[in-house]
Amino acid sequence: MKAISEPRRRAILRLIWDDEMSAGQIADSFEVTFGAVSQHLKVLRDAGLVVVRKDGTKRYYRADRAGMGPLASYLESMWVSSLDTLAALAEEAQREEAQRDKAQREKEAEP
Amino acid sequence: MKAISEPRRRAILRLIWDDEMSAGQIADSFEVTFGAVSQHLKVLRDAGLVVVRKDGTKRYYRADRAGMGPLASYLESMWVSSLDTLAALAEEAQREEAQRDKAQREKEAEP
DNA sequence: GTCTTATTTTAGTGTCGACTAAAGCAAGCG
DNA sequence: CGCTTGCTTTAGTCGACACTAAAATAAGAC
Repeated sequence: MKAISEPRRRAILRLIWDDEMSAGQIADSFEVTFGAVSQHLKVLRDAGLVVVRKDGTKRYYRADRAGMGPLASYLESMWVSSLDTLAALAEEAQREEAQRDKAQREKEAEP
Repeated sequence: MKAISEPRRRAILRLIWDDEMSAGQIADSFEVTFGAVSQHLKVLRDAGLVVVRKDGTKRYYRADRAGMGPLASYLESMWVSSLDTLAALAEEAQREEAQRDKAQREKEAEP
């Protein structure tokens, strides 16, 4: 959870979500030092959110969907049942509010 | 997102998820100062994750499910499609791994 | 009005963590 | 072997932020 609360780490994850990239390529995508990115990769590694493939002196990183499992269930439990229902509840509440606003406007417009 | 990345704020949210509580009651639930809790409540207020009801000198807080809507959709978009599918993918991968382990064990047990 | 209660806000402190720069480590090449 | 490339790790700095304590605000009771 702490691992994904940092914006840069989320950006890195998105970057290597589908295709693997070498640490150097990843670092080049950001305006921070190589070392900084390497540290972020270490955090993601320790959190089990990425997998590494060594090839010569290079290290290729990719997001590990399996590693996201525990995170997903945590988020689900945290936000009660499912985020889908949460979003639905939100929409419903929004509709109700719109209804209230509409009634309010009509009332004001009356006499 | 920053609002919910702080553990104490998540705890507060859970506390007032179903029933409203006064700021004092919430503060009593934790071993930190009243002021500290009040500051957390301000962050949650600014993030639109809680609703307040004033009654005399007291202020009753409750988690605002409608306010969670944007957060929910953000999380969904961030974690590609749905967390459900993500969790399913994770389970699948876990099954595959178990299968591999099983095959490995059987192979070792053979001759 | 003063006093009390309930909460917010401000000032100040300490800790955590993201960053830079530099040193350290591996793996391939001459 | 030394040298380069690719990456990691270490040491140190700086800003963000959770916290405490105290002052300020607000609403009722007297």
